[in-house]
Amino acid sequence: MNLSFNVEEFIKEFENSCNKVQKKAFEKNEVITSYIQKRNQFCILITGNADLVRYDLNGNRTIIDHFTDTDVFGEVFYNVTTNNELLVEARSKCEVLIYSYQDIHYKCKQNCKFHQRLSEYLPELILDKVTSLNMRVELLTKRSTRDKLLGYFNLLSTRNLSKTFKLPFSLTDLADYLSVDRSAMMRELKLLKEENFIKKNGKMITLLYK
Amino acid sequence: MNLSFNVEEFIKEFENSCNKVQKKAFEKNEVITSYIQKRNQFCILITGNADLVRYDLNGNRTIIDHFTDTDVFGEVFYNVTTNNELLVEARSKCEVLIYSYQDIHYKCKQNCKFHQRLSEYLPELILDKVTSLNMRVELLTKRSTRDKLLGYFNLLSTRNLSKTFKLPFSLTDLADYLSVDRSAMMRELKLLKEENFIKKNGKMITLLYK
DNA sequence: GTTTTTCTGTTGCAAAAGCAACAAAATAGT
DNA sequence: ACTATTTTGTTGCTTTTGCAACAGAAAAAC
Repeated sequence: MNLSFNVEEFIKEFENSCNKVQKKAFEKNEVITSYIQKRNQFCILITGNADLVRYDLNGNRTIIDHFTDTDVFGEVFYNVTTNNELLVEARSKCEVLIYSYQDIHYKCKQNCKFHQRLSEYLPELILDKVTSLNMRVELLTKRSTRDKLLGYFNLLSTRNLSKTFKLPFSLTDLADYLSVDRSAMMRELKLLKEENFIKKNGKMITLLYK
Repeated sequence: MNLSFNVEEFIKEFENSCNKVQKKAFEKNEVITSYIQKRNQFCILITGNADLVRYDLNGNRTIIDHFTDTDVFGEVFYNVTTNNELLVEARSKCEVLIYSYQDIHYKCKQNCKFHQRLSEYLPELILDKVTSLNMRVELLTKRSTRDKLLGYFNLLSTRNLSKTFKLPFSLTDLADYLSVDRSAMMRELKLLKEENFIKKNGKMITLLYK
């Protein structure tokens, strides 16, 4: 995340906002929202982390997207043409701001500051989403499991400004995120270690090349 | 595309706009822009179609994104962390509006209508992009070539409101877009025909199920 | 209208990825 | 502290995908 405004300040202003905006808390593993019933909902994750997951008919789970602080999500971003369930599931305790997308455009009667800021910052929040989606597509279009792994590791390394970094989710989830079979991914990780591309200790990874 | 405003009208207004905005024409196969040198460029495709392509070190080409009328693109949407070349290539003759992303936010001195409209419509244009990117991720996360093909066909079928539709690009390009090997894709298409999932005549496809 | 280039369709073979199953380790729950 | 559950690490086997190569069809260039 690389935003021009102070997100904490922005979210604090919610406290004095109009009633169009709702703040809800979710426990780990609770479903925050479903994308099947289109309700034009627009959400900002304040704390915690959550995944957008799809379960297909074969029981495969795919992590379509992974959300952390200040990420935006909701059906507005999604023209659901799939028959599969699309759920946003809390990975940890979460706090979420929820409103209807239409409400953002019209000035609320109270003319609250939060609402005002929201429409001001919205383009940037969405643009940030586009950037992360583009990176996701970059990763997913890599042809092999190895390239996906290395691509993802590079990303984390760049983000952390370090050759050593911690995976933000479990290896099981990582496989779902990269959309590959877990055991095949584990095999590839082993090879990467053996061929001295990486060093791995639990979720800590160190890149050994370049 | 499903926008609330008239795009043709919007683009026409460009004619009287300030000099911050440039209109450029490109021939087929010309490079419209490269994402390696970050110039904070923001573009709208007026006519023609173009692809965002990546060439990796093994010579594989991947169509990261496919643009048609009124699509927006540019480095603003892309935090380039990759070492591979990312190019936008014209598939046909193209006309493109180009400007710097910063310039959008500040009102121009002439206070031209085009500029005004642009900042008004920008969130919607970007939101539209998010939707299409999300669909792309949906497709790419499908586990098999078969599922990717059927997923893509469903999308086209839904868009055309018909079980019969024409593929918007060549089979070679389709393989690059779905990020699979062309011959493997052809094999899968043959199987889908043999198993009566689809009927295929050149680029015309008919879905035979459900 | 002929030539050149690109695209389609196909195949045998090699390589990679998926599946299933299990034990050991780690984590969470009580 | 003990138990239950989830995650990790591994492997043999099967299936899918990718690669290479080629011929015919279609499209583009001249």
